[in-house]
Amino acid sequence: MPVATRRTRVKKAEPAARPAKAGARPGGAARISDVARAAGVSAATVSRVLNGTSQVSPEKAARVREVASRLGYEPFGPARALRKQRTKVWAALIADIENPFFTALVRGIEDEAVKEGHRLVLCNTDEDLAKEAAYLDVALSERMGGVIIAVASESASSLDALVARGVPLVAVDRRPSRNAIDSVFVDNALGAEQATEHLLAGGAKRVACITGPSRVSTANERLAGYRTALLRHRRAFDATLVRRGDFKQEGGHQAARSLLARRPRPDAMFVANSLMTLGALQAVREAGLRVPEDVALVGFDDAPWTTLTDPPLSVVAQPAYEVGREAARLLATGSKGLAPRHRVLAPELRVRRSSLRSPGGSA
Amino acid sequence: MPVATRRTRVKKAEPAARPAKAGARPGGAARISDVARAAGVSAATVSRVLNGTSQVSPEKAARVREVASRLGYEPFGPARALRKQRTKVWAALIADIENPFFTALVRGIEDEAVKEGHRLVLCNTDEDLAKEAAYLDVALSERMGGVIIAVASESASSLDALVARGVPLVAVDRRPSRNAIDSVFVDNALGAEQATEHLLAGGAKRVACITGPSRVSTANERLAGYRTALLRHRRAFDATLVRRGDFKQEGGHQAARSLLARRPRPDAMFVANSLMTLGALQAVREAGLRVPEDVALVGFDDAPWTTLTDPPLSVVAQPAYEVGREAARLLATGSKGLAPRHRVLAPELRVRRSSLRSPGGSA
DNA sequence: GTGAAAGCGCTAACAC
DNA sequence: GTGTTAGCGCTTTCAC
Repeated sequence: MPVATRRTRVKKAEPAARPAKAGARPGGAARISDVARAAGVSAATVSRVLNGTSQVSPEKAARVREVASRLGYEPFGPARALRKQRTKVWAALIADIENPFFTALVRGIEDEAVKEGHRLVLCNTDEDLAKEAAYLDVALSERMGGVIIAVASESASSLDALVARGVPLVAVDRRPSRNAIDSVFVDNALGAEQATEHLLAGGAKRVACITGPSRVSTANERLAGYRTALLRHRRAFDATLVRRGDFKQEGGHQAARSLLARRPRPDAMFVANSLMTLGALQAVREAGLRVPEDVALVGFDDAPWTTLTDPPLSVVAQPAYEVGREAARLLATGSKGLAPRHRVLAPELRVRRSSLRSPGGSA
Repeated sequence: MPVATRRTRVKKAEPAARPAKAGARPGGAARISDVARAAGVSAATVSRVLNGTSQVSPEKAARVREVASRLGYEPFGPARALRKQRTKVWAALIADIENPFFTALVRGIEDEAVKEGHRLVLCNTDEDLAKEAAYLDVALSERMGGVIIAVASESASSLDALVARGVPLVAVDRRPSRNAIDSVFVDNALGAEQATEHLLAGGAKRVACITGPSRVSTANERLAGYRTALLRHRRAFDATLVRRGDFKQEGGHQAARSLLARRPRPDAMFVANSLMTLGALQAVREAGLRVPEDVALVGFDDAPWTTLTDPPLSVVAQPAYEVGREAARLLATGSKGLAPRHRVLAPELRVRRSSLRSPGGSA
């Protein structure tokens, strides 16, 4: 059988794993060769018809299409990817799927991706470096068509592997240490500055700040914006008024509790993310204090519930959807060896009751 | 030279797309053959070492590992998938990534998936049949190792293709028409019944119901539970007290507005999902009415913000995380031709201020 | 315009 | 234990 008839190798010698007969195999999936046989053409022609790669006579094309749909033929992704060395699937690696900012961002990516004929899969890195690395591995080993990532840490160097392998890459929201890739950010320092300014202008004496982990650029930039505002108002920066949370509700809760135990108590808080703002609000309530009378509050990100809390929350709104859309556009157009492109979008302060101590504010 | 010399086909005749020389190629990705060559062994041995498929001598194994990591070798997913006809990646197709119920569910899946050594990618079907079909296509053509799905519609038959191709499949939250697959649901009718009961017991005369689209089983089951409770209290079912939203905030908002325009006005509402509850609360506020005094409210799903709204929301809490975890377990253990397994988890009514008209409630 | 054939990178069957 | 080899399903020269 194999190696039969001397000196010449036999090609399809007993296809072990398959019935060898035409048509439906156990798994049920039709191959391109099945379609070809049934349509009386070659596999190459089927491929050409289905991909529109080159001209095929109308009759054959029609026949191929008919047979393909009758057989329920689906091109087998891995085989195609093996051949082309690239998938049409994009991946978005985001830090926290429970954070409304990221879900809005994802929607922006997705809407644009679909337009471009790509499919988007999401990977939740959970603010965890190991998970992030694992998903980058997936993106790499699957040769994803493109990757959009909000890095879990500035120092993560695993991006280099993707860059080296030529996987198109766009950073969003958070600044990776390697700055040489396309990216879309929001002006975090500006947003934080506006929020803090607003609290100071409202008469707050001791504005506290709850920001995120120091490995995340947005956390640091928001803290920097807070400091800038203090500086402008000639207030000394006081480290005991600053806490770092984990960008999740419980982290905000603990940070706020700890701040409320400080004496003298802060009379205002700038909280650098929406989930933590929820936790902070909860802590203020539990302490038996009122917002904004005892503690004025400004959060970050305009989540769906910010107008419905008690009181409605003042926030720095980020254009999350637009960030995603813009990132997807960068990915779609590809930075063909050009200099990396950077986009910076502006945040917007939305004042609601949580920061208004008295009608008009007072010093 | 492989078997060359005429009458025989030449094997590696000028590898078109590659430098042909050893080592680093432009893309940078090392292949198994590169590792093999550099380690002075065969590709098969490298594969055996890296996959632990069979015994290899310690020295060679060590050398292979060393070389592999030095070359930054990453097995090429598509090639492996082509060979094995299956990926290690799981996919979760969920209806709405902005819905906290689904994000909690996803987290449950993920934690379990990671334990099993799988990676999870998310696909947001957005309650859209076409998107769902597209993602099922991806799952199919990529031969995902497993798929967990909350169907966008009961009638979607695209699942059959996956089943036919032997892609392991588990349905969560929503009942697909094909009932012959493993699944994990919550007892929606029970939850809705409890919620409605509670409102009736609190003295509500006209309990309205805002549920979801009729193509989604959970929407129908929650409506059924509402009816059951009415029946038990010998109240007539009144279709003018029922609205169908889209399971999103704006849908809830519109439905509630429409209900509040009805005369006599409903004095209580059961809202069948958390996002719509937010919208309903907003509508009541905008109408200048108070919750619970004018309109008592019970929602579905216990989102992070339910205790912080004004007033805090009574809800039917679903064990979302557990649903996900259980689904992942079913996927991991695989239903080897056995009868499909079904799990039903219990919801839990959590009473907060939004449904308490007076201390203790009154008829 | 069309088919034959080679080969993408990997693993498994087989020989030694 | 280890290498040789065939082939997964697809696309793409190449020759006609």
